[in-house]
Amino acid sequence: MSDGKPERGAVRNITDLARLAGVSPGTVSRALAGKSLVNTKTREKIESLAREHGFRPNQMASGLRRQKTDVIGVVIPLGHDTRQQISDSFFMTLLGYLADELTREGYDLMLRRVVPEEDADWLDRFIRSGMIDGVIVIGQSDQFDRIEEVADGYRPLVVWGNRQEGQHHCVVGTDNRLGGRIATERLVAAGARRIAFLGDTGPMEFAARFAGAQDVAARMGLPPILPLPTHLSPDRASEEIAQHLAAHAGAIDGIFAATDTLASLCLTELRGHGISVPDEVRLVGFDDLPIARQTVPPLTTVRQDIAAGARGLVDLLLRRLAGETTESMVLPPELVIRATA
Amino acid sequence: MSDGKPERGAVRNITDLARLAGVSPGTVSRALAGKSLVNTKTREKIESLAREHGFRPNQMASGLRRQKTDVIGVVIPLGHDTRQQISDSFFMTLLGYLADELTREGYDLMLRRVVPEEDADWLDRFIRSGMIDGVIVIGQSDQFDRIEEVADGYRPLVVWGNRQEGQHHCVVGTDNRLGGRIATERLVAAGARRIAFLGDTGPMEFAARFAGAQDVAARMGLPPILPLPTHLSPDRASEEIAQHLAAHAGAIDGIFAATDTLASLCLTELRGHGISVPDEVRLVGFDDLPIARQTVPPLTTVRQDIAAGARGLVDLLLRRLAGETTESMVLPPELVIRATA
DNA sequence: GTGAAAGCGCTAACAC
DNA sequence: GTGTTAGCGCTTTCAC
Repeated sequence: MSDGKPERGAVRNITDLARLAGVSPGTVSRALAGKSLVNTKTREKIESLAREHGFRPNQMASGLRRQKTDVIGVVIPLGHDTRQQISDSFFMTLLGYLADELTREGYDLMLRRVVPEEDADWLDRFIRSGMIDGVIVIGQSDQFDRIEEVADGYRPLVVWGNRQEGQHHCVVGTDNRLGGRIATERLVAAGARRIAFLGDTGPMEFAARFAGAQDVAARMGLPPILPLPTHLSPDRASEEIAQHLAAHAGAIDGIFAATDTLASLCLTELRGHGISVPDEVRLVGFDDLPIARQTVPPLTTVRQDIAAGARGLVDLLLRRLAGETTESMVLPPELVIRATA
Repeated sequence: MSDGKPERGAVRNITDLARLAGVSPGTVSRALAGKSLVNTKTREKIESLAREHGFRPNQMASGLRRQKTDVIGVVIPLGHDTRQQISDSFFMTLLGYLADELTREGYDLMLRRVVPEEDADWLDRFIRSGMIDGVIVIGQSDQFDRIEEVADGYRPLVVWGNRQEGQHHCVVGTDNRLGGRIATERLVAAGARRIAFLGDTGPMEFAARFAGAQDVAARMGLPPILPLPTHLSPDRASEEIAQHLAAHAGAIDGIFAATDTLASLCLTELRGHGISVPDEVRLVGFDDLPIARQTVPPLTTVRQDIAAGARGLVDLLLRRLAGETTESMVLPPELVIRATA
């Protein structure tokens, strides 16, 4: 090391640095943490030494001592449709915004994807791992009850999903039932009367959208909404949509798709079957993902404000972390009229 | 606590549990870690006690002691197009697969999105945080040199990106230059001669795709490839594409788009300008994202095997973690012919 | 303003 | 097979 380059890596901990600076470990800790009183010259010396050696305090040790990790866990339960649901566009977009928001607030993000069927204890395990200060669950999937169980005993938990009457856990999400109504009203306004709901009605969010559609059908005296269940993975969904279309050709003149992804696939299949949109069949999606603008014709859909959702999740979580009790946050859906209905 | 429910949370650490079980902390540690010799009855007793109290060893403490966290850092540098590039479909899909692979191998995933312009020290800071055993960088962005600097001194680092002659860091990625050739050859085969490259040529991967296109143009004696730079965010890109189209209408008969996302936007704009695809202009994308099948007409593109990429990244990282020296991994691109060229 | 010392919760080497 | 003990690297009283 005679070339004058700093010998990086030689400083393994705060004690090494303290020795170099000729002070005690405690002082180094104080200086690097940026708080408490430390003599300006001492601080500068320690900081320059740290920079020179590329030293940074070990966050695990710090976390252990402070009982705070500055890491937030984000978990995606893969309940209904096990594989690769994590690549679902909506959740991934939400995740992107969450990463932005958490970073801004000085937190790191620990991502975990779990299959509840294989690991019943997924939430508790994560919470008690000692690695995270709080948890954000993306999507209730079919795990509503398990989340409820845990929520009473663990404060810093916020969930993206659907709000249920009287639930205990703090949730952020769109008013799915209202969204379902809005979508269906639009279909009716565009001339549809025999309306189908495309998608699995199992997950809470989807069930609520379906219920909203049923509300409108009942109120307007339309025939009951026809459920056309599908999986979420594009491959299987396309096939299932084709089958539904073959089975119900001519019997429906409006489709409310549970997501834009499904709506887009549906549009492709409709074209394949020579069914014109919106003349013969009207179509409304849900989410307003970027793809909704690019379908042919562009997709009429119900917009969820993902950025606002992410902000809400992080904001509520931080407040709960600070000891506040928080209400759930319900975001208003917004109809975006394009060309399919 | 008279109702017989286990008093959860009362057991805060391994010592508490040891007291309850009438053994020493060391034995509890051994029993819960599942290794070393522990009497079967003792082990069962400890395990049932742990279950009853919902106790789980603190991973931070364990990590500190073992000098191993079982967490892999995944970092997405946002270099070229700062905001929201994290929601780029390709990266997010890769991230999903990475989460799957890492989970399978027993690792947790710590996600960090960084803006190198704001934080020159992003990689070093992450590595030295003490929170992760290794790092996967998703996308070299414009940070090739910084990654190179760090790579020599830090083994467990693997990068998704483009391979350069003689580079030091271990990279997994598609042969982008070859992909560019394949795409361009297809355009030519479909009748194009005046070819444009749509997208920023700054990022390494894109530069290589562009270079591949230039290879073919040179070899075949075509006019030079016309670069049509864009941003990656859909809003700005659409606008820029429209401007390019207006400026070069009639002067180009083939477009190689840097990504499927850009190709899809381009298709929309082409339609808007009344330019027929593939008759007047041929179009080839890159990635083979799900959207490529759903454009109208369906997109001819160059497929990257994202799942294989994720597997490669994790595999190489684990081997480097085990002390092996590994070569980079170059994946073959594959032409997927649909209807735009 | 700084040093000394205790300890966060865990694991592993060493006894027995 | 189990107990004891010494830290992992850091923060934070409590002295001075």
